[in-house]
Amino acid sequence: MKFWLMKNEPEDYSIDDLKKDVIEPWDGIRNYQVRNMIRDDMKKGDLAFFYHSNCETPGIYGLMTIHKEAYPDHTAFDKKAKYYDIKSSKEKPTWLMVDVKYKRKMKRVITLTELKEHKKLEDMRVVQRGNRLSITEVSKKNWEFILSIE
DNA sequence: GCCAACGTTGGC
DNA sequence: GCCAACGTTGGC
Repeated sequence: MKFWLMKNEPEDYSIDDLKKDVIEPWDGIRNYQVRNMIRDDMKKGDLAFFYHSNCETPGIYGLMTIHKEAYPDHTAFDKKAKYYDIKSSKEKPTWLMVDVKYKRKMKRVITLTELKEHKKLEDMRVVQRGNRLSITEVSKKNWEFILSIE
């Protein structure tokens, strides 16, 4: 089983929205590295942190599970959608998404500032300079450490 | 295939 | 809102 950190802007979709919806397609991935990762490495039952980005307090807000493995992201076919991509077709979809399922909110928010303060977490992608991938893998060691300081 | 220009991400 | 870092595009 693998562990992940998945970023989203809370103004767009937050952990509270997921709590209400319970299961939600994680659409809008338009980066090849991330697509390959969800296609090849992400499995049903994997666990993920829900990370709020581009907001007042960036950090880890909740836990979720991967509920459905990668399948075509239909928002890429929709001309009116924000993430429409003319190069993606139903016959040969360029972009994929997974479904995530709400598990729980964190007992307290683990802020990016705090993640950066822990020497043990310096190999986490999300604390590294210039990291812009919206989904990154988290090692078991780091996953467990973060839950232990929650 | 190089690389400048441009677009996007996301912390601050 | 600024801007550094990175990805993508497209001319050559």
